[in-house]
Amino acid sequence: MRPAKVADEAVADALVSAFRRDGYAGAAIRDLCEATGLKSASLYHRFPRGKTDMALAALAWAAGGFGEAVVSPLEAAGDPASRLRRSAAGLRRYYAGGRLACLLAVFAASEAPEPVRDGIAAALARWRDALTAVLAETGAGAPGDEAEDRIAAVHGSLVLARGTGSTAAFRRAVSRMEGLPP
Amino acid sequence: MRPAKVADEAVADALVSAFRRDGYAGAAIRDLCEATGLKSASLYHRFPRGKTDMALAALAWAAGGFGEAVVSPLEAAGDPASRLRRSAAGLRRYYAGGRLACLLAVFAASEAPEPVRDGIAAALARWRDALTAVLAETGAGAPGDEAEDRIAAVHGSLVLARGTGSTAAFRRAVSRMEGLPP
DNA sequence: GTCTATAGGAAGATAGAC
DNA sequence: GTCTATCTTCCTATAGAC
Repeated sequence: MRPAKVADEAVADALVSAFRRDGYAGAAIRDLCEATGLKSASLYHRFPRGKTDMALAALAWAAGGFGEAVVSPLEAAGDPASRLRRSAAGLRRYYAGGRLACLLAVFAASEAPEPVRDGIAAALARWRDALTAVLAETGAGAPGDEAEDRIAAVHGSLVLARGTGSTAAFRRAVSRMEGLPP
Repeated sequence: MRPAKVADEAVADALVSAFRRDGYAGAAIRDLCEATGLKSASLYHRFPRGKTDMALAALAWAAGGFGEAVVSPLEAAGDPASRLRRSAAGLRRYYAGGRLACLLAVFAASEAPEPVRDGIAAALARWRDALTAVLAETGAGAPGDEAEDRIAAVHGSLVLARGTGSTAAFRRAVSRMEGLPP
């Protein structure tokens, strides 16, 4: 096998950046070529089913990084408070303090093909389930609802950040994310 | 002036639906023609600067409907509790109980041209300011933050609804929206 | 595995008749 | 104000050499 000019991880990173900035339909193959440093024929060699495959690869890579930064700390050993704290730190890091949009939300917002939409639901479910389990350990009532509400607060704050330019709401949402339920 | 085949309001409504479903880049002129019932030359007659103008018209129409349903009740006379209640009712109606995505969020998520993005910030600011004023009347501390957080909760719940298909989080976010601050 | 070159079609936008 | 017809550009995807 001939060595790849660009490592798979670097390609995936570049695809995530491009799709996050322009959306699925807004990102043209030409843009993905510029982002990855590969010509279109090379991209199609790696992703034979075309743009949908490129979006799926980006989604998988983004979900993997998110899982490592945010979900894994929730699933790790330790007391609930410190697991929430480590997960919140992962959130700040992953979204660069609110300056980065969520690829899931961008794809969910519109126009992504069916297989991509399926991946979104799975990634959200994994986060919600892990957070629900931690909140249940704290003895919170309706931990599933509380988990969904905290996740919604984070996503909503990212919408505001993109709409208004201010990341203050994101910082508050993450702070609330690491607190124990009342 | 020759009578229009399709009323301006009907055209605006159709544009909102199409853009909300497919996003800015995902909605082709062809799709907008099917949605409005007009041929492309007729659309360009009404919107001489092309697709960007069509998106701006959709945004203005959506913001107008949102202002009437959600923001005006906040700015009306009456005690804070009933203004919040009427605004929350407008939210449920406007987003069809969480089943409809927010055009602002769809455009904000990605790929909308600069003039459209400016309109988004203005619409969000109007909502936030009106909500802040009502919350300040209730004597809440940091009413501006509280307003932003409530708005973020609604938008986040709409992201979840689109990603997971469940509108439960939206219903909770709106219920919290109409409550007085603690 | 990556490239140049290009097919084939859909995209945004316009001309000019009615 | 709306239409048919069309222009040009851009897009996704592929063929085939290296």
